[in-house]
Amino acid sequence: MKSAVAATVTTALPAQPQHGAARAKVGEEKNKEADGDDRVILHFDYDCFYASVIENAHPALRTRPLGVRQKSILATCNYVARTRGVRKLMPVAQARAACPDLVVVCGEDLAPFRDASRRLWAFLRGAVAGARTERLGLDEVFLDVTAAVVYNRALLNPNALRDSFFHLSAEDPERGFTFDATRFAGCVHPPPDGQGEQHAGAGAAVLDDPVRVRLMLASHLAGYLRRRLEEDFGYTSSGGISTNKVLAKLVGSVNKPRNQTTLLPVQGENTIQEFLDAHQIREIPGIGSRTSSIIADHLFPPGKAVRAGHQEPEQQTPSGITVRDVLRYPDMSPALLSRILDRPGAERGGGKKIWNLLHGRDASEVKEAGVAPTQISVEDTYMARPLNTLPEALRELSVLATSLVRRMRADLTTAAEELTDPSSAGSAGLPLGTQQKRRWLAYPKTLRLSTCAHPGKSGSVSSTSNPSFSRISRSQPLPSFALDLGRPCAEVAERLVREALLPLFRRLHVGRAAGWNLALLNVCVANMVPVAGDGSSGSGGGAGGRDISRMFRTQGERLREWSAWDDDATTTTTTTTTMMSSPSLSPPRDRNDLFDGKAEGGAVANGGSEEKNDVEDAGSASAETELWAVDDGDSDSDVGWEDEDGDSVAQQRCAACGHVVPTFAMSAHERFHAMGD
DNA sequence: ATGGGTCCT
DNA sequence: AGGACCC
Repeated sequence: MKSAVAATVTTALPAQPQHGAARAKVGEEKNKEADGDDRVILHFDYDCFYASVIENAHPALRTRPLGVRQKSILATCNYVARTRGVRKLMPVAQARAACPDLVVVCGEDLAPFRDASRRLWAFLRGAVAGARTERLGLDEVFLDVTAAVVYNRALLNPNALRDSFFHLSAEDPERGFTFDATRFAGCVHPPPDGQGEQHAGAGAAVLDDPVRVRLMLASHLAGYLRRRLEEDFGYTSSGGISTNKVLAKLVGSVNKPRNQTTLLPVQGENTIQEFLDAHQIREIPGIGSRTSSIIADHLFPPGKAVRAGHQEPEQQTPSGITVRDVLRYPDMSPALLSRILDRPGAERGGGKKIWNLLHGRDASEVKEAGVAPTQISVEDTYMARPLNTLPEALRELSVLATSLVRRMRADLTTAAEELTDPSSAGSAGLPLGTQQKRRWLAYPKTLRLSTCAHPGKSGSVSSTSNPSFSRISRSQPLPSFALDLGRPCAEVAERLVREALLPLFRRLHVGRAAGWNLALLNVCVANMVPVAGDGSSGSGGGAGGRDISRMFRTQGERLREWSAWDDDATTTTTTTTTMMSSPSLSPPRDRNDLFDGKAEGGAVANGGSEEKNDVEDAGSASAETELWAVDDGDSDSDVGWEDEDGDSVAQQRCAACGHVVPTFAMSAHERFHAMGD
């Protein structure tokens, strides 16, 4: 494998058909239901994330087949293992049979993964001014980079496209990267014809289509961010670039490990629908197993003849009907879908929502996540030996409660500031033994206990597609002592068990005193209330984004005057209108409030440091400084961890074990020592 | 399968 | 309190 990110093939922009400009006019009068190609959305999926976290902590494992185990299955495995026949979600025994020298690491403690995910997310949040960044699970992110892309489009110089500069910040013109605006970075879908390269004129022609230009810019931004994730943090990723979340995510899977794909509308053809048509409906994000099987059963009632057997002799997945199958069904419509899916408790606009998804329309916003999670839960399963007696249950509740209290302190508190005496010597020399003072960022109002009975035991029904047997839960207000930071976790946890979890447990299992056959316990805190604090870290959120979007606009107006790129523009000097006179350059309607909203609090322009929610992590500060640091090329030191490009990487020796570890991985490595390996 | 999360009813 | 969705 060559260096995929660095050497990612760039694709020449195909020549633009005549009607590009006309198409832009259509966008002008979009109503809310229209295509909605006025946003630019990136989706990144870190490649085999859990395995990458382990590899970064133990670089020697990079070249070995590695699997990450949770209970009896592999949650994931690295690509070395995949070439040896190991697959995700494979039982450990089967994986070892396929690959006898497989290295299996336990991944049941999610702390290292959560931590790595948060550091990558923090980087992405600070990397593009004005962007919103949403995490999906631990290993995926969406970014809405519309503001930055629109800004950069305005600055393109049509006479020097090959030497373009992408600005990541409007206020710091130095922050950014160079790129070749006559090409897309990475792959495009559909792949361009092998026809003439059209070097001359291709750049000029393409500028007529605002959607295409935005996607081209976004492809370079995505390539840059993925390169930073890889070079600075050690994580490769797959990227998708499109105009909404569902398309960005879907197209990101087209070129899977360590690459990216831009979904490119082709004038005069419905390539986006063709792209969707080939997918199984279950593969469309937002269409889950329940919805899929209801639709499948309705269109092709079980017991009838085999499903429409187009060209393929076999289905890729069992029960797989495609988007095309659904849309080609006689009289298919949003209303028909609504009827099919209508059942007690069904979502309100369900049919229309699915219809839109099947057409690649997705108006859902990229949500800027808050500083604090909205829920924290800890659970364990007891499939092999279900819980049946009170002492067993209490012991497990105690384990879970301890870990919950620890998680609450880790994720819901922040270092307390010394407001009274900033120049005090106390903060300078921290006594090593003492605990840092912390305060709550948000506190939960609700405590919930959930259980789930073992399915195999007492005659529970086992449907083939029963995804998870259902849980039952009870909740109550979280007792205030749970927020006492002055007591050890274990002590708080014990009291929580006695005074809250045990009563909840009794409420859950009222008839029986024992013999519940519990296969799962889950303890959860929810209903977080942000602590009204100083302005700098208000959990109300979003302040930074507003400020920065405003800066993009005003800076854009100023810089545009020097830009050779002036379109059909009538230059305006007012600061209250949108940035460009061209409709295609106007900010999307639903973002206008960002431009008009008043700035709040003491938001920091670079969006970075006030949001640190890492707890004891010295690594987050160092990660911050690493971001823009130049690699000093100190490569003559020993063994030499190298990335796959053969470039040397800054490294340190672990004080505990003597292992040489890349600098970016050191904090994760140390956490492994803390865990006791 | 796991050990998490989100939002909607 | 539970369901459906996501990883």
